[in-house]
Amino acid sequence: MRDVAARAGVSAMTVSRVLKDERVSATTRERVLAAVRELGYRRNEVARTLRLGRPSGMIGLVVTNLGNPFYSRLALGAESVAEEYGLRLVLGNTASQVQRERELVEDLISRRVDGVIVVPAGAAHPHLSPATLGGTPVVFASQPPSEIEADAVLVDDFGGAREATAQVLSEGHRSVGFLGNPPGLFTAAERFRGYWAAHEEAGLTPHEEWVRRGPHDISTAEAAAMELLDGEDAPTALFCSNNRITLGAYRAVWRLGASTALAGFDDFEMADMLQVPVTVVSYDAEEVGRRAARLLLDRIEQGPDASAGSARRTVVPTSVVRYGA
Amino acid sequence: MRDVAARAGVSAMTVSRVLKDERVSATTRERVLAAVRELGYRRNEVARTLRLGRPSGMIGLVVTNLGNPFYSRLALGAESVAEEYGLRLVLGNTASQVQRERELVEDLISRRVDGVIVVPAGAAHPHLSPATLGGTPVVFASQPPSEIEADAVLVDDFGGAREATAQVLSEGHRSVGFLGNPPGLFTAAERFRGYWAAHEEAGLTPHEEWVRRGPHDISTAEAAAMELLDGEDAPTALFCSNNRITLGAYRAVWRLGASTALAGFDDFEMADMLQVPVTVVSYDAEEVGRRAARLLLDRIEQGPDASAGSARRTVVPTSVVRYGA
DNA sequence: CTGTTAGCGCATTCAT
DNA sequence: ATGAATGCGCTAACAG
Repeated sequence: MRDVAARAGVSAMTVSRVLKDERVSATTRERVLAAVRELGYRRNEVARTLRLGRPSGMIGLVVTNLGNPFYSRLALGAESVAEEYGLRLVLGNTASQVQRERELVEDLISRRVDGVIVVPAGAAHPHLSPATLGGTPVVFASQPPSEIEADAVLVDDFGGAREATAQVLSEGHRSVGFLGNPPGLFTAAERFRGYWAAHEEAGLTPHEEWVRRGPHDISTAEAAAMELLDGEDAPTALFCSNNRITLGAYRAVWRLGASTALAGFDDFEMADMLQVPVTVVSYDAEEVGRRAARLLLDRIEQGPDASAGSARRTVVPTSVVRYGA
Repeated sequence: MRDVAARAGVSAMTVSRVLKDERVSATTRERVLAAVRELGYRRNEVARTLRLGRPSGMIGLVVTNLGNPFYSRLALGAESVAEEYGLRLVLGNTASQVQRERELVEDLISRRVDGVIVVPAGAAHPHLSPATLGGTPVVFASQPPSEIEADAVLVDDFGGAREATAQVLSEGHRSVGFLGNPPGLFTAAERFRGYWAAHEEAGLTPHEEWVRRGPHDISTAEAAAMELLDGEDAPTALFCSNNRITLGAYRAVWRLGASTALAGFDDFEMADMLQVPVTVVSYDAEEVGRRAARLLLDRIEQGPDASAGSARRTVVPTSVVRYGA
């Protein structure tokens, strides 16, 4: 900036003013801008941030697995909102390791991000308490905060699972199995609860032997489905707790040439072109990101007295789509 | 830091040293760390960056569409390498708008990122020339730089397309259509070139009427495929320039109940469970991100005299996989 | 081993 | 309308 000032024959202060669009005489402004151009000068945002004592104009996004389309769409949604406000997104991938999450958040705070959106990796997150964060607002996405007060954007896991299961039951199926993640995760537990509730509402009780709560990816789901569908007393339909599981289940159905109906959380491409009827719980992953970003921006604008309104929670709706014969 | 120093009864300098793990007497260190803990103090990385005169320890990643799994995987790969080096990733989505790309890069430079990885949105990018970037290294991913010298990580678009097409031809198909993006993009042009080369090497020439270079998403590809496959003289196979196109083509095949063989760039889930033989060009999108990050880190470590070695270019290999009957 | 001085690049405040 | 002094939080360089 000194160089620019020297070249334009003014003080650094004037350059600063020009760059901030403050009142400066037209001729001076021209000279300064010319010097800026000639020198290829760009204001140092780091110094500016320090001087202004403001946060850095970046928001942190910490997810468990960017490779999962759900989270990359969430990121896209958050980015689009951040972009509207001229904020940059700093990305962190935890690979579901709480330790990584702790370090990442720590680092983001040190970098003075304006706020953080987190898809928590574990059930406990003392490192995300307002105290530890020292005033930096945080919004939870997908999984709710436990033991601490913070805003959150969730998906209607329970309602979606219940509705999809009810749909399958309404088509006459009386033996609907469950394939899904271990219940440690909030979403997994909620989806199982929805599956169960739909049964209860229909006056039924799922058979425990049709429930598999171990699978967590395509291949383990496929194996579990093979086991479930191979026996004598196989269920005629399966509810799957997410799209990885549904895909695994379909692999088994396909290999066995079975006609098992499938229902599952998360929509996926080609769901309408399979050999068996498929019912999916669809929702807008980008919307989760957008809402999280909006909640966060709202807190940011409230300023340091952010604890003003107590924790808000919003639930992104789901819709059930029935594909196939 | 002053507060911590006061509380520990030392100078700020000593606190700084403790936090940097420099030689400090054990007892003093303990007192300082205690004060840090009690006050919940965290070093201000913004001030630190400014003082050290170093870049910010962040690398920028600018992509055209984060919603596309290819780019989110690329991001994941880049993040994993950055993470090893303790660098953060700042994300920008251009939605393929050159204007956005320009602004984003500008902003990232102002924030003093260590370097930038860009998937360019357009054919021209004067805003990415070393001059404009003022010493910040840049690496191109997916599309090569035009008119400027810079490192790049590409995919073997030509080779993959040629090999997949050759595979289809070797199975006896003599009328292989082409469905794909407009040739404005480097990748699209290269893939078409591969399709063409495979024909030439087999002593054949593709019929122009079987070539559709307009489609750019699933539905336009589906429409084009419907048109192509509906006529009398329909091709018996189609080469599709990416997975969106392949999916659209399969939709048409499925609706028509046709038995057209498909080949396409990009692997996709369920490709092995379709009703027609499918040949895909598979490659590791994460690897593109990893290599881009490594090239970038290499330049960063070289320091300001980064123009030392001239532009390097690396090509991620592809492999052809044949699914189905 | 620890403290003092000075300055990274910028903008607020007060002068002119 | 412009400039000079001052300090944001931190650390290199130099004392002691």
